[in-house]
Amino acid sequence: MADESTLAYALLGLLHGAPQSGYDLRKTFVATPMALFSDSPGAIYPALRRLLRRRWIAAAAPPRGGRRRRLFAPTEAGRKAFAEWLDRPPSREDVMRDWDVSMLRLAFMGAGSPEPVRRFLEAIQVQLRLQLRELEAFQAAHTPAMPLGAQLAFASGVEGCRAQVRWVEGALARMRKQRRTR
Amino acid sequence: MADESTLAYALLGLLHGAPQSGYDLRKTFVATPMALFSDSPGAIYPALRRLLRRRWIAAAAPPRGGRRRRLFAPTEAGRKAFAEWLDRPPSREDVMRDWDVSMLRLAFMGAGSPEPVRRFLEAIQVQLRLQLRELEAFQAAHTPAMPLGAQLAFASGVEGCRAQVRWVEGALARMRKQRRTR
DNA sequence: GTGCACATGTAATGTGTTACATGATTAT
DNA sequence: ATAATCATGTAACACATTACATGTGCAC
Repeated sequence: MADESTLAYALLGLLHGAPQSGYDLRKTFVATPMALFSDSPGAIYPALRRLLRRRWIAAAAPPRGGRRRRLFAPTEAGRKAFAEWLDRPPSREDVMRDWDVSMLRLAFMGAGSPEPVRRFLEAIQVQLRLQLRELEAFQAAHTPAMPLGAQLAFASGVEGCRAQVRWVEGALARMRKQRRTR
Repeated sequence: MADESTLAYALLGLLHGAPQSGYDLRKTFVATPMALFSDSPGAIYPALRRLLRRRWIAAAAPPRGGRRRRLFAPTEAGRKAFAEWLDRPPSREDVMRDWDVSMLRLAFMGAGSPEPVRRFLEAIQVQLRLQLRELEAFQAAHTPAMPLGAQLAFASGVEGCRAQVRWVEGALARMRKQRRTR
């Protein structure tokens, strides 16, 4: 079975909190400055329909009175699929190209126990360090000959990767500290 | 006239260096660790066809002997369109959602005079500072109540933005220094 | 002369974007 | 009553991904 889109997983994850309508979900995307998704109804409603077809979500009881609203809630199969999505070990590609998707997954992990979060962070750390090494090697070998703009642009990538490494180290340190004081 | 895709502009920019074939361009994407684009022929060849249809590129003289290769070079209209693409002031959206596209533009700017680069960096700096303020405000207001994973994920965004601010400050400082010593 | 890398393409598919359409409910 | 907002949806379109198809030149 083919994979669902990131948007669909994001919707599925948001529905874990409380039954919501497509309009509610759109508002969430607007209000959140993560800005990973747009609030286009032409994306959200079809994605909800796909989730319905897979039986990962189901219509919840519509509220009496007020406007017509279609509320959705995840099914058991939906909860399972979402948990499996969260549980996937982050690949090199995930960390390199889809950083914000990984951060989305991390954000959804918070509710449960801290162990999966720690494992996820450690896996990310491994990939980040490999990536940083490669970037630095490429930078040393090739950028000196490049024009200024290209040098700066590449440096931005390297600095970004370094910031991610620092962040993950801080995150892991914070988890260790929390564990000790608990 | 609708905008071309980022991939098409990237191809157009690469062709400014030397006439190349679709295969050459693909190889460039594989070799470069910027990894913004994939090397799928199903993306590159159609993009080249679109550029041809717009007369932004034209077939260059094929090399005598050897394999069949279709070389392309930018036309005058293509060079103009590319220069205009580079010249667009980076919007808030560009900086927030399409950082790597902005870095791609910056990389292509290197060849000319340093003035456009400086203007570009200063515009980015403005947007980044606004963005960082908003992120920090949101973080202070909303993250304390969030679960651990979400806190960490949001912190990653904030740290990333801070790293970009530091990078742009460093880049501008470097340009000022270069100007003084010149 | 057979296999392999080179080089160009096409087709099916899925998805997001933009823009438009349609009704219901609340506010004035 | 009328306008504005809420809420859901659809249609056209462009683009990327994946997989497949095709032929050429070179190496052995």
